[in-house]
Amino acid sequence: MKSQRLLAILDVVEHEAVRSQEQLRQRLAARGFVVTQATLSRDIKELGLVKRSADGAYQPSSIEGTPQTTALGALGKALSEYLVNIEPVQQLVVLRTGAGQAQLLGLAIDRSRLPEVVGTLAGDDTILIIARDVQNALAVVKKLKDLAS
Amino acid sequence: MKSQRLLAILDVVEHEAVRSQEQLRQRLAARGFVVTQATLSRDIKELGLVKRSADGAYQPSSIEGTPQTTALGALGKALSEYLVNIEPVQQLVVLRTGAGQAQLLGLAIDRSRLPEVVGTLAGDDTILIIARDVQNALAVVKKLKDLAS
DNA sequence: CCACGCGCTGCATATTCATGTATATTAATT
DNA sequence: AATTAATATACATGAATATGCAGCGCGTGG
Repeated sequence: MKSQRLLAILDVVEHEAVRSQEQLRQRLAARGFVVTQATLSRDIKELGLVKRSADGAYQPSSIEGTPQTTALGALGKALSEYLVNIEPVQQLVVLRTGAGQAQLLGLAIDRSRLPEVVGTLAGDDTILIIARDVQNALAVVKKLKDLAS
Repeated sequence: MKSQRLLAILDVVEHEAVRSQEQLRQRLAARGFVVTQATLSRDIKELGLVKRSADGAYQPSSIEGTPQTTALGALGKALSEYLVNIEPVQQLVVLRTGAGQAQLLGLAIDRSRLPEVVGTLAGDDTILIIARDVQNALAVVKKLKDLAS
């Protein structure tokens, strides 16, 4: 299952320095995901991983400065693809996605660095956004709805 | 005939992991419903089944569908089996389970679609329920405690 | 009693999607 | 610059799923 593999890739990359797709392929194989380099190339593109300049290891692009516009574009795409429902609750925002997609959408939200957002938590099909206050929560809902369309 | 078949599909899907329409076709044939994949494609659309990303198996969409009573029954069972502790915090409710059981209980909670619940997030042994407000959070705690016993 | 409309279905085929293979392209190394 | 390593991509394949079309059975209004 592809989405599982994508999550595994994020997990691997987060926990150890992976410097080539071949290396990543081996790590994934150890976890039971057997695929070729070509597939990883596509996965990496889809996840938006980049090579850290310091040591050449892959990592999510949010950590280095990504141009805001790029991140927002990706967020819009992710939203229109995954978002099922969005609702503010006090200073929180609850988003629903299709099964197994919450992690990916959560990542896209993190990357876009919305100023109103303090942090996010993603489960399987639910994301919780913590905003600074009620006003900001409402603002986030509006902003995300706009981006989704 | 059709409605019988639809019910059979729900029953099959609920009791075993079905990962393709072909597989489903075989299960149904064993129960006396002989139809083609094309028909199942239409049935699945009508029932609103989706593929769970965890294992690629079909399941009723957690967002809608599934008879309330069934889901509530399953929830009661899951609660009595897994729930260790439950506590409201403002408009949130924090539940503790045994290790690795939070996902299962979280799923059961989602499926039962309690009106007070906006969403849930499950980790390994902790579930966070987001309610609409403090009152609702208290109501959820009471309801779940009742169901558990 | 009949012609018509409509829902349901199968058949055949189109579409979608993930992936591997082979190769082109780009980057690094010497 | 030449060589090699790393990555991206064109093309093809296979699996799963969706769908256009035609036939069938059934109920209804004529």
